[in-house]
This record gives sequence, C-alpha cells and structure tokens, in this order.
Amino acid sequence: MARSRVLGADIDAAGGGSGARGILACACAGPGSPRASAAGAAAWNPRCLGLSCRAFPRAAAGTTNLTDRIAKDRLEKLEALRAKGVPPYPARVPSPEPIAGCLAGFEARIGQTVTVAGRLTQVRDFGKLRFSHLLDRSASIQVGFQRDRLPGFWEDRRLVEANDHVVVTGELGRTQKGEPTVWATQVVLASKTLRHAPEKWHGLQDVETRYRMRYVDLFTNPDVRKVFVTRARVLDTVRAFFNGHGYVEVETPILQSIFGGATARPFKTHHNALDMELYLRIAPELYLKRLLVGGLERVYEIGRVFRNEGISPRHNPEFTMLESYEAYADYRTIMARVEGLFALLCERVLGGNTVVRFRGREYDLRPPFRKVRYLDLFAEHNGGLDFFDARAVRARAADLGLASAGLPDEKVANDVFEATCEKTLDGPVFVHDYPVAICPLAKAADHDPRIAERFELFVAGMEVGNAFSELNDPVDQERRFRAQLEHHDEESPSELDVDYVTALEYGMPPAGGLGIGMDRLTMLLTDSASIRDVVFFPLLRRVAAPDVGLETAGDPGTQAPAGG
RNA sequence: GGGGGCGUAGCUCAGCGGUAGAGCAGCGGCCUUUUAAGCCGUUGGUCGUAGGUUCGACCCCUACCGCCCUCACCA
Repeated sequence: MARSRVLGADIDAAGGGSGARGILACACAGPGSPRASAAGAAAWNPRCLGLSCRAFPRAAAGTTNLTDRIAKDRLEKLEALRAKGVPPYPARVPSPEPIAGCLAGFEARIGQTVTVAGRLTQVRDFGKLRFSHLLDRSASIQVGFQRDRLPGFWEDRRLVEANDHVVVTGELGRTQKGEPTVWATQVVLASKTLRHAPEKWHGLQDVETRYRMRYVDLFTNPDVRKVFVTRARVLDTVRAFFNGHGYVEVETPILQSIFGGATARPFKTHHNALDMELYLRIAPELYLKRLLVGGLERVYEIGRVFRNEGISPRHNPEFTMLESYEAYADYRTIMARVEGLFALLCERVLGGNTVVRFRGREYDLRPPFRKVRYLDLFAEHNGGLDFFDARAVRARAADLGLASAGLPDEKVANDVFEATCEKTLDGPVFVHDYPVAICPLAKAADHDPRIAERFELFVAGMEVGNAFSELNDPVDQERRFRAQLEHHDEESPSELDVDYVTALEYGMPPAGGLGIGMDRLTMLLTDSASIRDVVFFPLLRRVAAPDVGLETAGDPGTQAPAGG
C-alpha cells in the first residue's frame, strides 16, 4: 500500500484518514515517483529565477510558458507542495456535501462532522487560528483552522491560500460571534490556484474583463451567478409550459443552405467534403413548420440563431430563440399561450411576484396584457395618419428625418411606426393586426387582406415576442417569396425556398406560431441592462494573444493532420 | 460606420508638464473566535500600443488597439 508523506506527519494515504490530521496526500505521484520524474526531467525554466519552479516539458529555453506569467509566490507554493508530496491537482478527493445542506437546520447539526468542498475566499489569520470562507455552488460557510487541532497542516498552512479549492472535514459549530463554522479536522487540497483572486470587496468590476474572463466574474460576483441560474430557470419554465400543453421539443438544422424565416443578414460558412456553401440559421421557422406538415402538430425549439448584424446592448450575433408552432390554433390562441407562459414565469421564476424592476422602472407581468392594434397606434402617434396613404407617410418620414428614398412604401411606413410608437410601448402590451406587407410569413385576416394576423409583445420598449397565424397557402407563399426576391438584398435569401413551398403543397394545418427571445426575456426577469449580462460569453473582438513561443497556429478550418 | 467616454500594480481606484500613489491581494512579524479582522514592516509598474510636441510626457497632440454608452440596422 502506498504511503505518502504528509505535511507534518506520515499517514496512510489510501486508508483515507479516519483520524488523520493535516493535509491528506493521495497515493499518486510524489516527487520520487516515475511520473513526477518524467515531468521533472524537463529543463529548468530560466525565467523562474531562483525558484524551485519545475518547468513544463513544453517550455524549452527561449520560450515562455503561460504559467510563467503569473505570480511567482504561487508557483513557489505549488513547488513546495510537490516537494512535500502533496499533489496540487489530485485525481480524486473525498466527496463533499453541499454547504447549503449544512446550513439548513444548522442548530440541530452542531457537533456533527461534515465534509464540504469549494473555493477558499478571504483568509483571515488570527494568531493560532485561521478563518476562511469556503464557497461552493450552493452557499458559503466559514471554516476555522486551529493550530492545536491541525498540527500537521498548521506548519504549511500558507501553502493553501485564498482562491484554492479544498475539501474540508470538520465539526459544525459556531464562533463567539455566532458565525456557523466548520472546525476543520482534515484539509485536502483539491486544486491549487495560480492566480490571485480579484479584490475581495469590490470584486471584478472591469466590464471587458468580466466578459472575457467570465469564469472569474462568476466565482467573484454572486449576483452574476444568480442571473445565470435564473436564466436556466427561465428556460426550464418555458419547457415545462410547452411540454404541459402537449408540445414536443425538437431540434432542426442550424446549418442551412437557404436561410429564411426572418429578415436578417446571415453568417456564411462552407462544408468541405460536400463543397457546399451554408448559412447559420437566422431562424428555425421554416423547418418547424415543415414538422407541422409532417403531423407533429405541436412543436417548439429553443435554440441558437445567428444574425450577422450590429451589436448593441440588446443584440448579440448569436442569441437564443424560442419558437413554437401549434396546429389548429391562430394568433389569438397564441396570445393566450403567451399570457399563460408569463403567469408561469411569475410563479416559478419570480416566486409568485408579478412586478419586475427593469432599467429603473417597474413592470407588472401579471396577465392579461394590454392589447392595441398596430394601425390605431400608428394613427395615434402620427396625427391620425393612415398607414396606407403612401404619399402622406413619406412626408411624415421626411419630417422625422428618416431616409425613405428607394425603400418600399410599407418599409417607410414601418420605419415611421418604429420611430414614433415603439418607445411608447412600456408594456407589457400586445401590438396586433399588422399590415400584411411587412409580414411575409403571416396569414392575412379573412375580413381584410391588408391586415396580417400578427402580434408582437413589447415590454420596456423592447420587442420580446412575435407571433402570427401562419401562412399555409402555398400559392400565396410562393408569390410572397418571389416578391422578396425582386428587391433582393443581403437580408433576403437569394433563391426561392422551393422545398418549403413544396411542403406547404403537401398541406400544413392552420397554425399559430410564436417566437420569443430568451435572452431578452431573461434580461427582463433579472433586471439586466445589457444582453451581454445574460449571455455567458458575449462576442467580443479578438485581442492579441501573448507570445507563447509556439509556431503560428494554423487556420482552425484547415488544421494540419493530427500526426503531422 | 457616426458621436461621446474610458484604458495607471493581480484587483478596486487616485494622480499630475518635473523621480509612479493608496487600499485590497501577496510576502515577513504579532495575536485562539475573526469575518472588508486589526497592528507593524515590505515586494510589486512597458501608466493600452506606436509616433510627435517639449529641456522634460502617465499628463498635451496624432494614429492605432480594446471596451462602454449612444445613433443607425435588427430581435
């Protein structure tokens, strides 16, 4: 049985440590083991002057190892740990229980021995005592290290420091001030950290660093973790809602040879083996409606879509969209669905609250929501102007300073709408019955061919949802596609989606469809001002990487074969 | 793409045409109930990058890089 040297005392490593004190060492590579020797055989890195810093095999003379750039005292500690036979990155450690579980019903558990694990924060030395907080996914608890209970650990306590991951076994108790505390009887280093933690009080504030190094942002700023947990809860609730109404969750192609289902510029890519141009989808819509033709009747997809357009606090080039389609329903059914969804979100995400704060204002998300017709809104904010009076609308656009030359009438009119109406839509409010000309995939109302059965949900002036009675007339659909092709631009497909029209020719049941931006919905429910605050890794410009002494990495799309 | 702002130690931030500063973190010392612990001492900088003006530039000017806000496009 392997025995490893432990800080201050020898213990039976594989035996796990009942009664063992100090840092537990696993029975894996110590400094004398073959594996450790292999690593140690590499050149000593000249940049670690004076340090007992074992260079990585890759770091030949003249090159800079990435880890050479970091605080030398941490590297010194790392090597000191190895020299003492304490693996800084052990393969396995004792299994912990969640800290939140220790804190629940704490009084009754005082005196019990628990094993908890996490990242050490805010180490406080106090003579022959040392306190720290231990943070795991569930909560944070104080750990007390006492010299007299941890003689082996105490001598080398400084080798384990703030930001390291540790597993602590100890007795639950309180301090004189009443703070719940694990009084450690055994400390196992789980993972040595080579970087300093950000400032303990202010955390990581620099916005750019927070986005680029979200991993630091997450363990440093509790509110950020909360936002992303809420985001997961939102997605979970959306799934629960649609599953509860008999919908089936599906996945459709992201790589599409013809893009459609929205008006947006796509990203282009290329498949090598097929030598085929492809687009990253701007919407899953046309594939989901093919599934209606296929008889699935109620489908939804929550997935990433990609739009090659500007970036703003409300726009990320990739974002997560919910789209749902329900056969034998129309946009009124879907309006009721949206209200039902928001009721469930209030219940499950907001814990029964219905009022959210967003950008300094409050919004009551309790359904039913206000409903207003597009054309009424248009007239109201433009002195009674008729949307379909092209000449008057163009004059109004000119008054507003909007460019209209060369644009179709309905586009100009919609620009006027957006300029004059959208900002007034505090909401939540459904705007419904849109001009059909700006809705190429929506069905016209039976009573008025100029009106599309469509609504959008606005909250805080932000478009959150979009729905309509789906166009299922193949002849009409082909005509509208052809009209799009006539004034073709980068936002429209350059060819007719023949297969989609064919699918409609096989018969799509009348259906109501819905799209909701999951990122914006999360923004609303977490009071996040920017979409970048609800996306883990928002797209940023690439910055020059530090010189790591390697040959130029090839184009990832045409990388060299693995063997060569 | 236009306009405005920002970039100084690992982190949070001061600074000023005349030798680069503080707090936290780190390192050394004291303290067995601290908790933004405290006290004493101390290490740490290509002031985003490159030019220019100047006797002298972190500071003034120009260009570039990156981020934020805003307008335009969009969800």
